[in-house]
Amino acid sequence: MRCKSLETTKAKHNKGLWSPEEDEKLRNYIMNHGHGSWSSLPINAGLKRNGKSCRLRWINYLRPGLKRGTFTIQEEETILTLHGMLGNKWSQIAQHLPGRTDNEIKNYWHSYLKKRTVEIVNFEDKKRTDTFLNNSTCEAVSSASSLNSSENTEGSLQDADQLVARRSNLPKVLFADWLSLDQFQYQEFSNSSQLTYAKETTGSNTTYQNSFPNEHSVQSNISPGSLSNDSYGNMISQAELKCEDQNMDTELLEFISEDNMCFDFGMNNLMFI
DNA sequence: AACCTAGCCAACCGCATGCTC
DNA sequence: TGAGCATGCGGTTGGCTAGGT
Repeated sequence: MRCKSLETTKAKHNKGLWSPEEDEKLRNYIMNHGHGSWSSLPINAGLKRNGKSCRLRWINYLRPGLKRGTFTIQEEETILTLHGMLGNKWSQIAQHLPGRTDNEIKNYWHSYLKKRTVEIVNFEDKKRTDTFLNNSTCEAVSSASSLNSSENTEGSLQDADQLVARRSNLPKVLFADWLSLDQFQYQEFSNSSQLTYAKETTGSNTTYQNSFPNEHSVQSNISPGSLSNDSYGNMISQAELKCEDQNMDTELLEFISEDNMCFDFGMNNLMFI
């Protein structure tokens, strides 16, 4: 019975690559009538495909506004950042890349970016090992007092661990267009899973509460001239790491003002997401 | 020229979820 | 409440192509 059913399905529906004629039929139908119910679309459009196949073809290939071709550096960075935050949530990642499909991003990840990430991890491991070895050498020749100092942690394995840990738990920062705090403090994104901000000013201090549904909630207390608070500090850390990643001098990182919390990398800028 | 291999990418498949009755 | 169906998502497959031997 099951075999018969499968055979019938096979006989009914084409499989494999879409022909230009099929594309044309699907495009024309959806442009004129909308897709409506995907399951009934193939019959109405005169296609020997199943609804799933039509949907996939439309979403991944025929839909207007799709961006074809190679990914830009900024798109790559966005994918890497979001993948670090979201994991294999390709559809969610795709929401941040207009014109790109989840399938395209997924393929790009598996064919290219995954390798790049491995390289970065290897780089971190090497750095960690080097740091450890350097530190061991220093320890051998230095006095015990330096070991007893809790503040003297520069170059230590603990620092290397913290660096790796910090990188894997980075705040949700994306590199995008210039935005001042005033621009995004009340910004709400279309996707409910994204960030919203609330601002509270008490005297000379301004508190920004940014909430990440189901995940982090970071509060930043920003007072004029202060660089040391929570996510604000983390933003700078992230920016420094970003410069490292791109072999850029961290001095390129330019703090503009407390009122316009923007960073200039020479090629990218920062915003919270 | 023939074969092999690796990479890319479109498409398929199975599962999860949401909706309707 | 649960069955049935439609849709969406992520993992996987398989065909095509370019480059190497």
